[in-house]
Formats: sequence, structure tokens, C-alpha cells
Amino acid sequence: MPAATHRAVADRLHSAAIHLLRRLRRHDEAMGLTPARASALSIMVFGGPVTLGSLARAEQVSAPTITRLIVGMERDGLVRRESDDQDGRVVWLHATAKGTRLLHEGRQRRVAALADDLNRLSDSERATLAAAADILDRMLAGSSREAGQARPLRHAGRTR
Amino acid sequence: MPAATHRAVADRLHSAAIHLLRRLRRHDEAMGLTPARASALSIMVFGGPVTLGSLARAEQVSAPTITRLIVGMERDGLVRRESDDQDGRVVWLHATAKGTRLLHEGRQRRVAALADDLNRLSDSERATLAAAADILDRMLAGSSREAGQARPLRHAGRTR
DNA sequence: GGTGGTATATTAGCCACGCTAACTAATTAG
DNA sequence: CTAATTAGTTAGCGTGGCTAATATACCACC
Repeated sequence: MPAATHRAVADRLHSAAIHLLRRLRRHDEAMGLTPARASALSIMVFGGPVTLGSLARAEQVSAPTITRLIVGMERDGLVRRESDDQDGRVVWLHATAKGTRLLHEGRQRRVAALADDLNRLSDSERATLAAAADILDRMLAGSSREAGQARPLRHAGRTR
Repeated sequence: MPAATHRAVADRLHSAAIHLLRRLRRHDEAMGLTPARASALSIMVFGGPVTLGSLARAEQVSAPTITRLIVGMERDGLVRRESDDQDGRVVWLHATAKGTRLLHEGRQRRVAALADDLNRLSDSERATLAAAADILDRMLAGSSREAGQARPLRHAGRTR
């Protein structure tokens, strides 16, 4: 397979991923969870308690951004702060029951919408998609170099 | 194939798409094009001139948001405004040469990064991904109900 | 046991880009 | 000709990116 073909595949994959997420994203905000909050919550729910710093690294945003995000989420009862008894500087973040519930509801909705679309495909088409998802995840996991294993849905940043 | 399996496929696809775009998005801002600008530009470059209103619909954002985005892009020489001679209300938007060049450069970068990853796969894995991209694009095109045919990379919105 | 350096989190203040509400101007319908 | 509709803008708000500067805690070392 020549390199030019790789680029063509890359291009189509890129486009497919954009369309897929554009479609799913509409369900994200249907229940009061902004994307930034959903992404941070997913890290805590699937990966357990984290410190502010490690959350910032996992989300690939700056420390002040995370501080402010968490202040709001704590105010709304989605996360709980807890200070470390070994190290007075670090703050541990836990998803509350409410936060966990909201995250799961949103996830359900998104995935259900996609599953609807999948219903209209043939078995072999679905099998192809399943195989592709596996290949992609292996490929991307291999080239990812960050700490967090969960799913930050990162969105843009300013560059100045 | 039972519905439960569809959900599992949906879940894996969702996750794969997120990881894919998270990886690509880093290249987006490497050249002074914010995601919102890149997305608007891609509509004009690949789809030709558009009116403010149709761009807003294609991007799925409100009219004021587009107005402000375009004001900035015009200031920076990425787009040109032109009024319609039939209808004094409408404003046509054209990508300038500079805008077109910037967009293509960014696209090259993103796709090149992905093609690198694809190099490490086997031929049959690549074929699976190519087939999956086609299936996805057909599936998503079938359920999309908007006017614009180009590629808005939409990101979150506020709901109040 | 104080002193300097490093690490963690916060505060302050900027910018981009979502939104609604309210407006102007142009067109179309009746 | 007036009323309704449509296209775009202006004003003003909220979230979530950022850097720079600061407070606190820890650590290392003399």
C-alpha cells in the first residue's frame, strides 16, 4: 500500500471521526453537563480520585483552568475536595454520587443514539466497524504519551 | 446481532473517535487557526462562497456568533465580505487566498500525523479502517438533516 | 534550625466563542 | 401601503482556554 493511499485513508478517517462526534455531541449537553465538566468527571468516575494537578495533565489544560472548573463543579455538588494528610499542598478530587449519575446518564444517551444508527447496518458492516474501533484504539494507545487513561474530550485552547 | 452488542460497538466507536480527534487536534492550532476559524474556513474552501446565515446553519451556531467570528477573520485577511446585488440584506463570504492556504496547511499537518500512525499497521488493518470510514460516513450522512455538506468541527455550546 | 529551591494550588485578569434579546434594514405578502 | 418576515448586527452575559504573579507546603542542605 503506497503512502499516498495512507493519506487518503487518514483523510477519510479524520472526516468520519468528526462527523461521528459532531452527531454525538448534541446529546452531551442535554442534561446540564458541559463538555469540560463531562470530560473531567469521566476521569474521576472511571479512574478514581485524582489530584488537581494530575487532572490538569490528563485533560491537557493549565492548572488555573482546572481550579476554576472544579470550583464550579464543587458548588454544583458534582465533585468533592479533600486534602491529603501526607502532603498539605495536594487536593484530592472525588466524583460525588450525583456527578457519577449525571455522567452515566449522558454516556447512555450518547451511546444509545449511536446504537440506533448501527441498527440500520448489516451484520458485516457492524463487524467491520467493531474491528476498526479496536484497531484504532490500539493504534492510538500506542502513540499516546500521557498519564491519564480515561477519556478527556479536549477542545481547543488559546495560543498567544 | 443483539441490541446489547450494538451498544458495545457504539461505545467502542465513540471512544475511538474521541481518541483519534484528541490526537489530531493538537496540530490544528499549530498555525494560528483556531478551531472555530478552521471549521468556518473549511466550509468556504470546500463548498464555495456562503452567506452568513447559511454558514451559521452549517456550523450549527447562532447568527451573532458567526457575525463576530467573521469580523475577526476579515480583519485578519482570511475571508472577504461581498454584498448580494439582488438582495441587499445578504452578505456573501469568500475565503481569501491566505485563508485557503492556511486551511490546507493545517489539513496537511493533521492528516500527515495520522498517516504516520497508519504506517505501523498491516495492509489488512488499513483496509478495515478504510471500509469503516466509508460505512460511517454513509451512516452519518443518512441521518444528518442539515443544509451544509462541508465539515463543521463543532464544539459545544451554551444552553441556558 | 533557618534558608533557598521546588512543587501545588489559587488569584487576577486577558481572550475566544458559545448564547439570548433587541435592534436596523431590506424584502415580500396581502 | 402597511404588516410580516428575513438577514445581519449590536449589546451584554457565561464558560472555559491562557499567562503571570502569589501563597503555602515540602525538601535539602549547611
